[in-house]
Amino acid sequence: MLYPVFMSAALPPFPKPEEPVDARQLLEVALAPDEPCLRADAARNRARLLEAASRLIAEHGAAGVTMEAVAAAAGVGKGTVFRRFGDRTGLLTALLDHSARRLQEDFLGGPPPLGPGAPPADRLRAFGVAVIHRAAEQLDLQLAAQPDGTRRFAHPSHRALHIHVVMLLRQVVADADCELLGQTLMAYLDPALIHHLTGQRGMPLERLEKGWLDLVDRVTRTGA
Amino acid sequence: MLYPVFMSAALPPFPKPEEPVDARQLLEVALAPDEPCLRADAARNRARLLEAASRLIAEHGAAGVTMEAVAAAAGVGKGTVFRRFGDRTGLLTALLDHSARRLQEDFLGGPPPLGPGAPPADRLRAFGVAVIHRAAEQLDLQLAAQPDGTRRFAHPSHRALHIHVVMLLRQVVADADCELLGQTLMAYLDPALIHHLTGQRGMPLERLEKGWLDLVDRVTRTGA
DNA sequence: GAATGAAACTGGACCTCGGTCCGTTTAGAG
DNA sequence: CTCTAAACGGACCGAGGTCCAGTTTCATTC
Repeated sequence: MLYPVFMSAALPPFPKPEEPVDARQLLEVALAPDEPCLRADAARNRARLLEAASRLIAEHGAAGVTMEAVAAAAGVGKGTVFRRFGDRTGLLTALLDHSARRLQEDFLGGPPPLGPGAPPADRLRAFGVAVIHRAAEQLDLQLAAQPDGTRRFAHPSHRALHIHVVMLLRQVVADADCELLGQTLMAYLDPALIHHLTGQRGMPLERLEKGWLDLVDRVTRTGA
Repeated sequence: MLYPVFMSAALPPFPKPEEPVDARQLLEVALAPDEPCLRADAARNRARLLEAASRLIAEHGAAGVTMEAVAAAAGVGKGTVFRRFGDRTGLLTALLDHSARRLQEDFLGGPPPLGPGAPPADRLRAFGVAVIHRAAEQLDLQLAAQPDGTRRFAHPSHRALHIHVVMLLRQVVADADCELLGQTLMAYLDPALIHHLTGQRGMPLERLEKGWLDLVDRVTRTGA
């Protein structure tokens, strides 16, 4: 199995650099609803599982969250966990859902400079700072929740952020290949990179933030 | 076990933005020797294993290379594979070794614009194009060989390329935080990203290359 | 309000694969 | 020849993921 149906939509074909993004694309990519009309027992078990997983993380860190342990702690069979969340990253992602939603609401409809109203370049700057902070708060969980290999980029939550960045970029550097620039900016915000820099090497967060602001400046600077 | 000794050196502390890189750092990070004085039987088995793995990849793709299959195909115990290569990514990395070495030789001592002699910005451009092409040739293998999570960035072969990029960047934008810019540029060249863009979405390689040249321009453009 | 049938859910046995362990074997130096 | 460090191999383990026979929900029908 790959994913529950509501997560498995095929990726849209890649638009040419000059094609505008369909506004609906943003909607499409919005995070799937938390509990898409589950049967009563299923919803109950889902809640139990999330709570159990939460507890396990608090006790043993993200690494201690094995699927069997979660199932056992929730008093449920292993198969149930997989049916509900697809795979381990699905479960972990669900735990991040609240935080992801809040971030998304903030930049879609919150107050400036993150939300609409501020100049796009400022929104971009604020966006990066927000993402970096969020990453710093939940590093291990975000790290563990990240699918490996290629799937990282196909993941809905990645795509939501990516599309937002691209939208902002288009308003600042309309002539550039914003899809690619967007991937570049997103890569800077990769939790794995952040963890590597702050955890493994001892880089302070402020330097990462400064680096983001500088990167945005460079990327959005229009031709000499 | 983590790694055979010669691979396990701890990462150096992160230099402040303004500190110059010790030239020796480049040497330190040079790829470890292929066969560091192995016993005769060990060397023989190592060769057998690599050959077997190669064959398995040719037949079933990188995904078909299980450690047991390789061991069996080489007529060797499973423990031997792990003792020799540490883990799966170690084995896969060893398969990429030739190609990695050639790339490294090319940009360390080959002819311009990749090698020394050309202006640093040109070398940077050539570097990216070379990496993209190499990635395109061996996508599945590079993808499978990539360690997941944070270890991706700590891996010697990543660090070698990163350090090279940083060195070039310092010659073009001395005042910037080249460590971070270097990570950003490297992220653009991430095999997983390349595979996502060319494989999953249908992006042609030329667009990726154009994107790289543009990115280098933007990043190295000195203040307005 | 009870019967009913299909769709959804459940649980745990089972599989695969990466990785570890440790008792045994062997290369090769002295 | 001997002795030791190195290499060997395969049993073993844990964890993610699959499968499917049995169970539960609930909308529909009577």
